[in-house]
Amino acid sequence: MDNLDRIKRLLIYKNLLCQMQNLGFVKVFSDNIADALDISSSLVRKDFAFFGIVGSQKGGYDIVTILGKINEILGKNQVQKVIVIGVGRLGSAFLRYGKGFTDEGIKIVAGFDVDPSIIDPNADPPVLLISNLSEFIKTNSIHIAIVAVPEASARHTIDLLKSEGILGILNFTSLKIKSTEETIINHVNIEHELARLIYAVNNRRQVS
Amino acid sequence: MDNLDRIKRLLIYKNLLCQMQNLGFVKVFSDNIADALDISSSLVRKDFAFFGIVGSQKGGYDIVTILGKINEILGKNQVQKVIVIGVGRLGSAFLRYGKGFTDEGIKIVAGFDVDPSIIDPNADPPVLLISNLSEFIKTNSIHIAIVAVPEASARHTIDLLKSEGILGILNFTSLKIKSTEETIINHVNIEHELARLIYAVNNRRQVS
DNA sequence: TAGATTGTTAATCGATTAACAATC
DNA sequence: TAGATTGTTAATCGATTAACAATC
Repeated sequence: MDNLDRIKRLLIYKNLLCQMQNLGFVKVFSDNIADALDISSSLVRKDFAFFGIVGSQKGGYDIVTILGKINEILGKNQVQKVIVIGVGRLGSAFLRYGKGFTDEGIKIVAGFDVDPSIIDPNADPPVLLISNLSEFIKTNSIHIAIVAVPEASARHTIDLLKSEGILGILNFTSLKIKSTEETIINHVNIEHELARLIYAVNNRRQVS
Repeated sequence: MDNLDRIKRLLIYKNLLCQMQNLGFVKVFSDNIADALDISSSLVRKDFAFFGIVGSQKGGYDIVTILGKINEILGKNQVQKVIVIGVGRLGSAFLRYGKGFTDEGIKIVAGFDVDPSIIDPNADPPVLLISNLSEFIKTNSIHIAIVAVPEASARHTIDLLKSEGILGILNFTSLKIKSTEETIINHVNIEHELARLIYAVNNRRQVS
């Protein structure tokens, strides 16, 4: 089940093809994509074949068709509702991102926090007390949550989300918890990303 | 040069070992780490060997020694200075993160923006006008930058950083630009991460 | 037809794991 | 010594690429 790499590329294909579409292109060859993305054309064709995207030996692939298929695969035909737990600096950044996400079929529908002073049920999206979480999840059929709480609350928050039946968590704390049968947990660790970058810079070999 | 995967794991080892240290542990076997991290003990030993971390057949590995070596490898013995370009919601979140980073040897030293109304040279870290970027980089020997500007300014910003001699960029915009000989560019795309998670949730096969 | 591109099979490459001799 | 763990070599596994027959 490791088509997760394929999904990663699918999103990159999508970005590229949208740009081509904006430039007025209609068709594309696997070779063009390969060049632009620094991978082999075999891989592009294999990815497409895997997801049931077919082309023709004459005109390559039709961009509109590919994009439609990709959206279908990503479940973009129905809006995906996402909640944010922890409305600190990072969390509120995600909340306001809203606009940028919607055209991707992702919608941030609410934020939750323990601090009553930042609660604002009339905001868009609303910021609610964590005590309302359970009811909100049930009423709105929420499956996906972003966790941006302080380190100390991370474990408790994730346990809570699991017990509420959340299926997917994007975790921005540095607490590393494994996915379970019921809940997929993906991690984004900005500190690690920075550390890797710094290492790469420091160890780049000198080229004349 | 694909020890970048190794670095990723090195950071994970570090987290784990710090926690063990807090619990009072002194030594650790490759097998323990393997269990906790769901990888093979061979890989742990290979990673350690690669970075020159040696153990003994009697007592396994000494935690303090490993942690010291890891910090040395990551260049944590000298503080790494990082600047943030774009002090919007996301950028300001990084700026204030400061505290959490420093104990990792990473320090956010300044933010830059085009909007004069948010400039605050007396803040900590200071928020400066982008026109001061060039001088600041030279004066403070900055090599690493985080880019959190709006989509539309992304290309211009990255070009600017390159021309100023920045060696490593952590890019949070969705603009995909390849690393060059001079500048390493890593990408973090939150939208892609969410889309992947949603796909994984939607396509998880049913287990009884 | 000749040329070019897809879809797919076989080959390669790299990363991870298994296995085991060396050794404490 | 017997038992257990490291360091390392050989085997496996999976992902990417090369190659090519089919076909438009």
